[in-house]
Amino acid sequence: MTFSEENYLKSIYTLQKEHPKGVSTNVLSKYLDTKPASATEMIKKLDEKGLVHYQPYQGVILKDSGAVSALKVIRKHRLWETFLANKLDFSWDEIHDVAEQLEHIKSDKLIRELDRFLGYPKHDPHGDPIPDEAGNIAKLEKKRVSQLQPGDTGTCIGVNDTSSSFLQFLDQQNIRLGSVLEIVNIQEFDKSMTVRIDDRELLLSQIATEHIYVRI
Amino acid sequence: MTFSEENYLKSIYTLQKEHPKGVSTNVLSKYLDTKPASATEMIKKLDEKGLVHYQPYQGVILKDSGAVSALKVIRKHRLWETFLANKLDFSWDEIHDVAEQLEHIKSDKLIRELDRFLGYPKHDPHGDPIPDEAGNIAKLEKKRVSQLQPGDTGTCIGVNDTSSSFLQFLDQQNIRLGSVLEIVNIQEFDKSMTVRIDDRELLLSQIATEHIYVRI
DNA sequence: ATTAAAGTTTAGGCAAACCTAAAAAATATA
DNA sequence: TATATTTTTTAGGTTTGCCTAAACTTTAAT
Repeated sequence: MTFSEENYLKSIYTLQKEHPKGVSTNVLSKYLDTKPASATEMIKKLDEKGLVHYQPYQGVILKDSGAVSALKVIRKHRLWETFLANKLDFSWDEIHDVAEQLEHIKSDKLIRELDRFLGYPKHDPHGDPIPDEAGNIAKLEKKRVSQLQPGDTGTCIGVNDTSSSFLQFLDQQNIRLGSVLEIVNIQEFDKSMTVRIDDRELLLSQIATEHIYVRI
Repeated sequence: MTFSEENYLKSIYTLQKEHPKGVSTNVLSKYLDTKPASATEMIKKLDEKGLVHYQPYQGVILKDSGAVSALKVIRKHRLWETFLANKLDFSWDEIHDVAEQLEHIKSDKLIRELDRFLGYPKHDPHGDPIPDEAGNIAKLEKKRVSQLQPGDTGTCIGVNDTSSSFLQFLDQQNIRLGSVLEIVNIQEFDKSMTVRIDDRELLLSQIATEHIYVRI
């Protein structure tokens, strides 16, 4: 399987969530930053290989074999992201591009060993679940802090805004991956929230609560 | 720079040791498992880019810029080999093929961080020196045990035979990377050697002494 | 010195993955 | 419903890196 084939399968997997009845060549090519004609070509090839189901003008969906292949690439991507963030001091916003390259390395042993080395992580640094070797993937229980109610708790698993000013703010407030947040109360008028974290209480603006993801 | 260009530069760098006045397309293509015509093509391209010096029918040599590029790839290759062997329980004979893929990942930060993570190693698991960021590389003081004289000592840095039976033998004798060997004496008639290692003495056949590399 | 052998380059092709422009189909609008 | 707009596909072209076969140099052997 070529790099390109892997990228298309992974993209179709992702886009299928939003387009369950078929991913159009338009959507797909926009996502991959290529042209619709290129997407048509590749889709036909993947169809001939039995990895996707393609009806002209109706978009593509993955067959089971295609989904398994896509999940293998996603597994590699997320394990490498975890490696970069946990072992190599990469920040959340730097890991994606490098993982995008590393995910195409071909070696079953490498990915098994990497998994072990990282302690069999269940989630990547963005909080997305890591599929197992067979391609089983947990449903993601991911919410924005803004979606929680007073009394709810969640474990911080990622952010939506990777500007250095925001990441710096989180650093100052000692909010990091794995931090457990409890919602104390919500101000009605501006939707700001008081949260308890490490036995301290602090106020987060609505903007902030919308940019922090927690696993519940 | 494409994967292929990187592979050609790296190969020319290696083959130049044996062919200082020019690496022929024949030698190069044999080394890379391609055809001479393909090598000619690539060499012409690298020459146009100013990375090598090429005279038709006279072979190629690297220009300084080409050597720097080659050494950057070699640095990445050797750091990844070190990672695989030291952190991921890969054996000496398994690391090459995977490193061959990993060496092409493009990220300066990645390789800087990897270097730090590994503790700034000076040599890879085969005992070959790791170039620094600028492309400086230490001269290799690598010898086979068979080249040593009684009284000489050396630090084990690699092997030449990666058959599992040989690696198993080394394991049994507790000879591993970093083991310090001292030559006690040499049997004239069969060139076998008595060596001291960890205050034990043991006999190595000529075959064995030719397959173990030490740094002196 | 001539010829034979070996090595190298040129010429013409192929597959992958991209592109543009034109044709065809599907969808939206009058 | 007929037409206009948008989307998708087809057709033909480009680049990279590989190939084979034929032509050309160089080197070796008589």
